[in-house]
Amino acid sequence: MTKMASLQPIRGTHDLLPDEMRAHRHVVGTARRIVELYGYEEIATPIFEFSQVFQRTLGEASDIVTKEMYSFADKGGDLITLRPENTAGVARCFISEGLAQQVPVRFFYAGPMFRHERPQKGRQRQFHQIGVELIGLAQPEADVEVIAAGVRVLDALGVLGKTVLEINTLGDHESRESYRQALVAYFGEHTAGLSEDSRTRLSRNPLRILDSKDEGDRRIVADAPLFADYLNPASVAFFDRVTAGLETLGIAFAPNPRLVRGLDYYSHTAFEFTTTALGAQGTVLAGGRYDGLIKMMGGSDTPGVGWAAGVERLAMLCGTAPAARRPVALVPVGAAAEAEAVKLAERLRASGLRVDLAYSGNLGRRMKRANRIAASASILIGDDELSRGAATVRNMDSGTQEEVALPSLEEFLAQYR
RNA sequence: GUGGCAUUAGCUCAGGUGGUUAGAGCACCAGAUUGUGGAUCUGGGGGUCGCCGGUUCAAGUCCGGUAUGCCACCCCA
Repeated sequence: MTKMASLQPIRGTHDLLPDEMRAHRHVVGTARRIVELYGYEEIATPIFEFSQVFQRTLGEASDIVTKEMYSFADKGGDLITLRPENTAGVARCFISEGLAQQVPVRFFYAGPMFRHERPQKGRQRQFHQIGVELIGLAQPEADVEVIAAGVRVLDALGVLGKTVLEINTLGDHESRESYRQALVAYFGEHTAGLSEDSRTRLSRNPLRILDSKDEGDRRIVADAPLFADYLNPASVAFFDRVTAGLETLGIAFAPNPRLVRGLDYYSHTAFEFTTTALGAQGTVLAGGRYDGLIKMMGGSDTPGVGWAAGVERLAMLCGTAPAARRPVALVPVGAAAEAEAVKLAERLRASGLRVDLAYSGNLGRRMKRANRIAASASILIGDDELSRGAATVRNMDSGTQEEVALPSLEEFLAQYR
């Protein structure tokens, strides 16, 4: 590897410098604060798991498993995968930690995910997600709660108005299987007219064909069997209760019969908050119900519902990051004052102030620095002030300044905290 | 993984048909202003023109490859 090549970040990864990091913290912190009101507790699961955790749960034929996983053998020969999403990890955690005793559990998480995809705006190989999982409730009210929490998070971030909530039902396992068979039969008779992509989908995930953008596919899809005709009464009743619950809460939604999910573990409710403001990567928060997942992984038969949201996408939608907290600048003049300033800086920090102390430069340079870092006030200490046991405090917005006795500095500076 | 477009200073970008020491704005540094920042003016530092190779007397400019970004597809947060 050449020196230059090694200095590039790995494709699809990004450094988060302070401005962007603050934007991320705003998104994550806002979500954490909101979902806590619903009783969600934050947890963290490892960013890698045995590959089986993802292979078995996401579906052997899913795109994530077939081409997007970062997998490797570790030194012990175990097959390891960097998590491409976190629901499987949380489900594994639920089983490993014996949490079936405590249902229902409400979890919130935030952290990096990894998918080996071709990068684009809003799509990176290492990206960050926040998400919630509500495990152990089979009632449709749980779906409504989870969606409502998503709405509140988007609203608190000021982006709800830029999104549309699309919702659909995938039915229970029985409904889904009979519909799947009907689709395979129908599309099987029209393979000649299907796009190459859709012919592949026919064996892997025929529901995907419904969502195809190919014009020829769309003509065939227009006459395809409707999912509504294959939903059993229980599935219909479940979905009705979800939509009724949303209406009760005044949550606007757009039914989208063609909304499907790429991951095998979903059933019943599927939903996505989409936006047209981010180009092709329009999904900012999405999720659904995954009643079969935990049993499939070897746990007890435990239902679950949740969502995940992309931190980068939400941050982009939010626009500018919140400003950093403004510091006060300590500006000593002369050796005696510099020595005093080091001690004073510690004192002021102990009182909760953010304090910047430059270690070199004359008064003019230090004032320029204070200005550059957007200090709210500068505290000037020279021989004059020192002899009087005081400091000159300059308000950097108004330019006014006054002398303050050193012992009462904390009290005076409280307005800048 | 497929196709298209891009890559020149820290950032945003100029650089007809190849032709002497590659430019601008912003940012940065210094001075005007040696106890007072922001504005203005003056000056300054900073570029292996993504990388490798080819064509040519001569390549930032043309060709090939490669890396990365962006756009679309695929799929998803």
